[in-house]
Amino acid sequence: MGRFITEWKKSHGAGELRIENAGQTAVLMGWVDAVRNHGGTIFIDLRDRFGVAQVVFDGASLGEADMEVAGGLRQEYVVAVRGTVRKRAGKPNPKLATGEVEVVTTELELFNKSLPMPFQVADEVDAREETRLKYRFLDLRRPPLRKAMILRSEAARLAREYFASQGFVEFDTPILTKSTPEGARDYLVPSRVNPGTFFALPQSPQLFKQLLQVSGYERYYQICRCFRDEDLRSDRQPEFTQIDLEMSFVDPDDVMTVADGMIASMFAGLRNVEVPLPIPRITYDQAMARFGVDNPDVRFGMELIDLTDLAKTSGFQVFSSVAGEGGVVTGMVASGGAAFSRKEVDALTEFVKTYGAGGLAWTKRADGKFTGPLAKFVDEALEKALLGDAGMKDGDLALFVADRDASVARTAAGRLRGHLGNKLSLVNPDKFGFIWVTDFPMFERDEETGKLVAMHHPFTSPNSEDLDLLSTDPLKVKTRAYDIVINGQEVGGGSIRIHDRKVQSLVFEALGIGEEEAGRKFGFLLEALSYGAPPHGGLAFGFDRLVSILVGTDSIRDVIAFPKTTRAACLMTEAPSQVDTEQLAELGIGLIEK
RNA sequence: GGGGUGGUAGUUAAGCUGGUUAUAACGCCGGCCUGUCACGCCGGAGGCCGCGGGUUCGAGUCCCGUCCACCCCGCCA
Repeated sequence: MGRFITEWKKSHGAGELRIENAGQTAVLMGWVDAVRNHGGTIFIDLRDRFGVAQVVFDGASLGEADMEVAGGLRQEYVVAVRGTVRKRAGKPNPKLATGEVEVVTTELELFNKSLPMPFQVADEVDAREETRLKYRFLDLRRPPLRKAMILRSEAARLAREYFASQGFVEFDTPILTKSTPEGARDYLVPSRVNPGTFFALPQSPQLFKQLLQVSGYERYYQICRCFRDEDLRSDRQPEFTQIDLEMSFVDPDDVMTVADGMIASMFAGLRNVEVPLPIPRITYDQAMARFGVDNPDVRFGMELIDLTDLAKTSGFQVFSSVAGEGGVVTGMVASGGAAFSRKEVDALTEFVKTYGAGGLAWTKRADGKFTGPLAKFVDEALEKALLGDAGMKDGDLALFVADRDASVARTAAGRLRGHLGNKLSLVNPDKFGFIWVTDFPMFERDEETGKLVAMHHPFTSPNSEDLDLLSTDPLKVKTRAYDIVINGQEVGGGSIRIHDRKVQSLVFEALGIGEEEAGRKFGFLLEALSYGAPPHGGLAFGFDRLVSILVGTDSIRDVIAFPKTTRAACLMTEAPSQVDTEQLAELGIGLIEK
């Protein structure tokens, strides 16, 4: 006993044994995946990182004492076995990659026992996510998570190889940095040495990567952690990983081309999918008109139909009033949607209402006739639009949203399009839809304050032909910004930055940020721009989202080893937690009751 | 901040309109079994029905509050 590890090293991955290994002596180490005890003969499935293999214990090969130990094995005990690989004495198991062979044991060691498991280590989860997160270290034993983690590691490796091949320099930028009140809420870290002051964890290395361009490195990249203290979703974590890059002397096409190459390398290497390059590009305005959203799922059609002009003369009051007041009427023809029950259509109405739409106007086409609430308002022009341009046929359903606020109408219709794409199974799950969305507006109006705010960030370069609009009609200003969208998910975004101190001042002016305030918040960047800043721009990929698309899962929690809940807590470590009053006192921090 | 869904043995679920002792499967414990592979068979243990109030003769079930998880809106430059 005790010769395992010191003398007999692990010789094979359990999941890697094949018929070619028959006759070899093997030392396997791993976890007991299943026990099948037949009294005289005991089988276990031994699992390690590579998969499972059947191990046999019987009195003919194994001593009496070891047989006793074998009989006591339970799920998730950690064992080492030494024995001979052989063609199975019984029937092969076609369900297993190792199904033709088994290991007949001559030595056995029990390294460790396990308490009964909170849930089974199996492909299919039947445990609630709450339980899985509490025992994340056990959940990570499950093959789907193991595969996701290994794929994630491979994706990072491919990214590093790609950027190295393109002449990029990898940097580490600070985790303890300066709070920037623009944008998302910061996670704050108190400074003990400087009482009353705080670091912030970075929302992104944005300013640092721009400074590295001023420093002359020309091509920077980093795979880095970013932090945002905002409310969470299935595709948002308080800390997340970004593939961040920045380049000098480039225009948008240069950055998108480099990004295209990285995406192509990952999809080829990890999914064996050839991405046709270049990835198509559409402008923000086109995306909003055709899809209603700036992150369109281009795996299916069903593009939006704008009825605003027709609606002006419509007998339908809602349409004509909205169209007359500068609003938008838009919608789509859902092929086969006439089969929806009244209840289903009502649910669609509720769906668009969550996006602020007042309701849903709809009509079905059956037996050459229109039915439904909108039917009696289908005049000649609308009929032509539906049957002609939109190609509506018997069995189809046309749905429209009208709103005085164009973005509400478009967003509601766009989200409905995505919802119906899934409901009507228009999306082939094995297909990927790649698209760039470019020329985003520089500003949008904040609903609450009525002030202009930067849509991307205030360092985004306006299109050169729009510079004059900065002072005259800022909402019309478009930027040299671009987002990459895969399967309707924004997986990356970036822009060419402002490298001209004067242009930067114009932007701050439009945002209502005075020189004094700008200096206080971004002084070091503005100063840097004054010392020979090259034209530059870059991009950041949401690495977790990208990996979740490559893995084929809906939740980024499935590709993060130790994720947090939607209340930004870790159920395993029970972070965040209270701290001692001494610790707070040392930092000069007192708590107030809320 | 707002809306929705869920929380019942270790785990996943069932428990209809309130009514005897709260079911089942897997897991766990004991026994049998030399070819199974989610082994099988026999027997057994295991429950503050998330938590706190209320209504009622009686609450897992109805009402109010609260906590936790998930999904969505707002938010996330």
